[in-house]
Amino acid sequence: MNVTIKDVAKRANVAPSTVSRVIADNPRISKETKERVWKAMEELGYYPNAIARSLASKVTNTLGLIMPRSTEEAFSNPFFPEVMRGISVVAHREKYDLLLSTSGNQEEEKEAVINMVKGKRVDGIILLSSRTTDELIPWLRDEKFPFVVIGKPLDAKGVYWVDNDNIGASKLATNYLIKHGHREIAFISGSLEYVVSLDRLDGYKLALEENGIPFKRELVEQDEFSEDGGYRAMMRILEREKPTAVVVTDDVMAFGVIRAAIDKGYGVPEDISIVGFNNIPLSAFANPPLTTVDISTFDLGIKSAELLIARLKQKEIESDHIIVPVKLIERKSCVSR
Amino acid sequence: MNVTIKDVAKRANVAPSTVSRVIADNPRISKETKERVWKAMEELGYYPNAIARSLASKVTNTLGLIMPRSTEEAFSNPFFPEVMRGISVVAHREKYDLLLSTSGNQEEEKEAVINMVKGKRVDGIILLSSRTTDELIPWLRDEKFPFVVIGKPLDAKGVYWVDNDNIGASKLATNYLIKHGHREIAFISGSLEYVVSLDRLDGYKLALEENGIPFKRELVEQDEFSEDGGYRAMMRILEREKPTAVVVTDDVMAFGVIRAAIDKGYGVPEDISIVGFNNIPLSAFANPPLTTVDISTFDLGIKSAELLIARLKQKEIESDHIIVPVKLIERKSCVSR
DNA sequence: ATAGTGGATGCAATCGGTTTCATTCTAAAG
DNA sequence: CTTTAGAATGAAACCGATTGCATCCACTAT
Repeated sequence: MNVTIKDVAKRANVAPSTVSRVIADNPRISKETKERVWKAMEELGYYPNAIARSLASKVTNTLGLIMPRSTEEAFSNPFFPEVMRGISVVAHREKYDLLLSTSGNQEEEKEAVINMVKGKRVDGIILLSSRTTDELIPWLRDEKFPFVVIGKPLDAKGVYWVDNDNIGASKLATNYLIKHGHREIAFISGSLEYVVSLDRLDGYKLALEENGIPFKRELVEQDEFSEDGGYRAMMRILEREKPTAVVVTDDVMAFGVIRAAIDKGYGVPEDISIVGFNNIPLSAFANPPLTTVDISTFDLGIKSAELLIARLKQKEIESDHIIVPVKLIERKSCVSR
Repeated sequence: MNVTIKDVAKRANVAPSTVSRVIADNPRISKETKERVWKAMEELGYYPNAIARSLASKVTNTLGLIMPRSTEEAFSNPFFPEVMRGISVVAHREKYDLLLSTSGNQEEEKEAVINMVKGKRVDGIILLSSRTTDELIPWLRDEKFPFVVIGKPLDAKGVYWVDNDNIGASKLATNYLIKHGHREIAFISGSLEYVVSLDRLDGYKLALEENGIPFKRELVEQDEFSEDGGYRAMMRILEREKPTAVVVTDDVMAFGVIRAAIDKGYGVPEDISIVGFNNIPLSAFANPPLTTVDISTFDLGIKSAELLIARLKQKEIESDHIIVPVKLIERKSCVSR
């Protein structure tokens, strides 16, 4: 069997409780005793059992990460690794580990969260994106479990979240195209079940409106967050309309959009200008290099982890949400007309 | 307080041990009792405490993932998300969660592993890459803790691993260049502290030898696994040699190599041909599109998780290692001369 | 001399389960 | 009618820690 706290206690001639206090560096234990215990721990090669610790203390030093859709899909969009990178930096700094639940669909996702929360496996949770029909958010809120959402929830009351100003960002992208003389501007987004898609659609509409351009439902399409999804959405639009520019709310989708345009015989950017979102590494190398809205994905991760940990440590929190700034990166996928 | 197994027991008029057996669907419990207990669980909204469970049963249903270098760095090379994607598919299928430790350097990495193992937080571990000077591998082996390494360890005795045939892969890449008439072929790899770098260097040497081309130490450089690393390594080579082709053991580094070549006034592929490794998504879109060795990163993840879980479930295992095939993807970064 | 005080440590309950072994009960076997 | 086997369940120990409360001791204050 393994070395336990009792073995150490015996060897150091103290009670287990004393050993426990030495581990916690409790000031009520005398210097001499501490040293004796440390020595015993050393000699026995003792290492505390984290599980037992968590059970007794109700603290796990672990953050749960919930990915949208299947874990598999999530990892294939560079957005998620990048936001995880941000999270991992803060987690490391604050000495937290990360627990990834692996789920395949929305139902399993709920199951996974319940398992983490009720199973007491994590101290807090970060939801990597927010849906419109998310049952998780109200559930977690009602459970009073600490969590942070990346993406502003539809009903943000009582929930902590980190996001860009998506309406503004989408307006920015659309205005950029308008300023370059485009008026037939299509809009392609991921599923409207994600709040981010809705917000960006609103921003797009707002920009049109402010510039006196009528909104045309036929210029709007949605599909899944993938290259293929972008391809299909663009194909559908091109079958009925001839936009001169497209706002695509995800760079990966934008690659599909470009491919569709080319397959239909249009040149990018000569015939159709395209602006994407996220500024994934690939975008700079795409052909043509993609003009895109950089949403500071890494910072989204950093800030969400910081916000969650601040909550866990009961620190003073200025605001229940954090807005991460965006920036338009001009490359070669747009032309004036 | 939360609903525990005792509350359920009381409500169903049975002993806690009976409830425990019902949860495990033990056949020794009668149908009627089971139903009574299920009803009680339902009514009380009972959910088992995973931590307590793990403590008693010594099973966590969790796999530990150890990334090389800092977690932050790892996430910025698409290789790791992709291998994690593979792992997550299997983990999900087999109902395991994933615990990511966040470490910043080799020492913390060791600390993280000890924490996972001695802390009994995971059932098994996947090391996402193997170093030459890895203390972890012998340590885990001596602890008799179940683990799998991605990348053949230097001393593979008694350890389970999954890898490509890196020597063969590197020979493949080098031979490809030789067949296209190149003789001044440089070799750029990541740090030689990784076994994969050594193996690929060997493959490169072997290909030269078999074709009667003398090996020149001046044509070999190593640097860190990043775009900048590739850039610096290539710069160093170009300051003293003029290769007509380069084998680069990582696509991300290859982008840096291309940049360096161009900065020095060489055209790619006209003046210098380049073949990379990994076939990351970016490679197809690079300028020029990168000819590269596809190492089936996703499968590396799949196979390693499968191997580990087979070990955990004490299944018959045919071999202590799995070789995942590679394939050369021809694109536009190489020309004949 | 006695009570009061504070520091150092131990005792034992607790966290929420699992599992071994014992017990009870019923029904078949002798 | 007793013995026995087997099915169903319970009692209690255990997993490896943490923590509230009690205890002991040495000193100081009265």
